[in-house]
Amino acid sequence: MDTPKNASLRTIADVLGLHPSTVSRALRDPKSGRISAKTVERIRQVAEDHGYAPNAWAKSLREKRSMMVGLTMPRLTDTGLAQMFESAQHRALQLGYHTVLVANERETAPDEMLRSLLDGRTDGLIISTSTRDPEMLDRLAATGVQFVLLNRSSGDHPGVFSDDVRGARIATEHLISLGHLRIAHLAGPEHVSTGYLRIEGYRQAMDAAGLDIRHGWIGETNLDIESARSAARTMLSAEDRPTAIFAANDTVALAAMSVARELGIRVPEDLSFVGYNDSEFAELLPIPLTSVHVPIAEMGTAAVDMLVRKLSGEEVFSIVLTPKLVKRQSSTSPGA
Amino acid sequence: MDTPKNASLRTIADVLGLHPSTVSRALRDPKSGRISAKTVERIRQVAEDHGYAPNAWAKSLREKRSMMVGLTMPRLTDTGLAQMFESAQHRALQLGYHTVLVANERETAPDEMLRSLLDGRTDGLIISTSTRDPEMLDRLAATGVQFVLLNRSSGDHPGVFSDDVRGARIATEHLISLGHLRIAHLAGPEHVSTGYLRIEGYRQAMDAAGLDIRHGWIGETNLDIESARSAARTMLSAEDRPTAIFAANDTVALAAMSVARELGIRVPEDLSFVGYNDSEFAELLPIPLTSVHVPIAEMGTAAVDMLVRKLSGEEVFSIVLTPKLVKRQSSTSPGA
DNA sequence: CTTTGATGCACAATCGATTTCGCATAATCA
DNA sequence: TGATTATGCGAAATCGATTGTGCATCAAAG
Repeated sequence: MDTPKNASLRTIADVLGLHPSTVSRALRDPKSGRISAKTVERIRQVAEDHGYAPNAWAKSLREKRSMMVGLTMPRLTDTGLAQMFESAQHRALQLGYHTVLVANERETAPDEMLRSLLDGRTDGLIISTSTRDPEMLDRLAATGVQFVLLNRSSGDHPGVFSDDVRGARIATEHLISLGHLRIAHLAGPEHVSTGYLRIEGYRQAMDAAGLDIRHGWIGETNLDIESARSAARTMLSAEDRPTAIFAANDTVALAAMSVARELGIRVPEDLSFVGYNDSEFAELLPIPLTSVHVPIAEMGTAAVDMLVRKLSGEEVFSIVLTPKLVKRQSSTSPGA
Repeated sequence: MDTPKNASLRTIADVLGLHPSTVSRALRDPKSGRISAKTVERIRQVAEDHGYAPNAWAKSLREKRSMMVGLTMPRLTDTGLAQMFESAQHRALQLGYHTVLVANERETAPDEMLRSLLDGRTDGLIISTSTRDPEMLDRLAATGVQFVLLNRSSGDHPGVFSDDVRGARIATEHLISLGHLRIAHLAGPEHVSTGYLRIEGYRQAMDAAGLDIRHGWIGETNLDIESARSAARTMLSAEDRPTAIFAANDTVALAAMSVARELGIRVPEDLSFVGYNDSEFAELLPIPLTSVHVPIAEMGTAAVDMLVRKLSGEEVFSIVLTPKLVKRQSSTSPGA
């Protein structure tokens, strides 16, 4: 039974009475002519027998690059974010990079996630979490850490985003065009770009239509089920409850719909819904959910490409992708 | 502007006219008494000024361990698996380990995922993907690679699982106890333990009740939406269509429900459903989904603990957790 | 028959951090 | 005062892979 764990250049060199450097060259650049064909073949043979694989740490140390990228994400239980990671990870693998992922900001503060990735093990970072302290990114950039942002913008650090203002605007405009006058928004956290930018888009659309945004019509959630249900309950229990809700993502929409059902509010007859992300499950629901489609997979891929370009010294510029509304049955005219 | 990238032990040593080894000792073991208190303080100061952080690669090379674990998962778009990863990752971070994740077996073959993690960079693996070639795990073990399995069993390699046979049995028994006689199963891939073990549990329950399993009542899916819808369509279009379906997971159940709706089959009046995993969304659905609850977070945590114990040389034994049925409105008596 | 030039490989240094030895100087005791 | 023991730090080796330089040997050219 071989024990590949042990095979090093020296192991092989000793077996053949050669020098490690010779073995290295033979394996790395077989047809350079520097090593005779016979020797190359002998080395290749022994290497294979011993299940030789170069030690990644030594290689990283020597070459000053590890072919690993770090990724932070707020959570993975959101299908959209999971897809984003999957596509990023797949692209990275194609390019020879491994991904170190830190996720779940419920349990670990975003700044803590970042810090944990700063042990210099990775060549660069893809940051998809928000931070309470925007200057942290400036400091990071100043100290030479290579990173690109994903899905959430901050300052003018380069990254890949979708146009959240626009997405929120077309979602809201859709509800307006259906004849709704009382439209509320279940928003994400206000300190996160995906949160405040969608609020901004919602506001723009409402203002442009001359519609009132009453107190309590912007409910803040943490984009999880519990906070979404809580915010929805408050919003739907009020006197002047809305006839339509634009939710910051599909999970929030689903959670709010469940609250509506409990309160005896019919969807979509009494209450229309528009979600965000166009999750896989949106079209499977008994009342298929109208949602804003975002090219999630493209974003993950593009972020990796951008980071790799940046690592090679290229100057990179932010990419902003355009969201698109997908109409389904959860949104109709009020009272229909 | 500091450039932490550059600070090494030698940098600091040179500044102070000391030897790198002295600096190392001072920072690593300040109060050993080997270095004078004054010197320690001077070193600490300079280290901080330069933003010194030990080079992780060098450390790994020297200590022959990287404090990184590798993880393979079939996909993350399944909320249950995402939760499993999140809990594992969080536990790993607590113990000082980073996680290198490779996911998405749609794009990358499981064996390929594994291979990509075998560059010796990680101290051990948590394997949650299946493999077409069970002997691969034997070979892995033989070559000294440390790993534990998660969620999917294979041979008698240690791991953390839930009792899939039992879970499938109680799900099926539930439907039987409601009076269903024609019960079908939308299964996962047959070469995967979660696939065939649940089929086994389904069979056991049906046999014990003396119920017939007709041809076409075990539909194979890849646990994704597309294949689930396709299998459901076949199953529900047949003459002797079932009055109840036990699905291999909640997403499959949801997909099948959408097909039922399209075919004009009412849920639960004409068709009862039981899912698996008790996903977050199960209770939010307009017709809340009966599902088999699995302690997913515990599994992720336990797998990390097990791997770490194994890395420290301890002998470890498989853990099998018990699933539990959560009854909701998607399952009722036939014709009710 | 000597010189030039390939050809084929060995040597040694490097990437940083760690650790085992061991050597100074100063303090303590006989 | 000479021997002993702390005390404080330097030297060097090690973990593997890589790469610039240098030294042989043998063949071709003059």
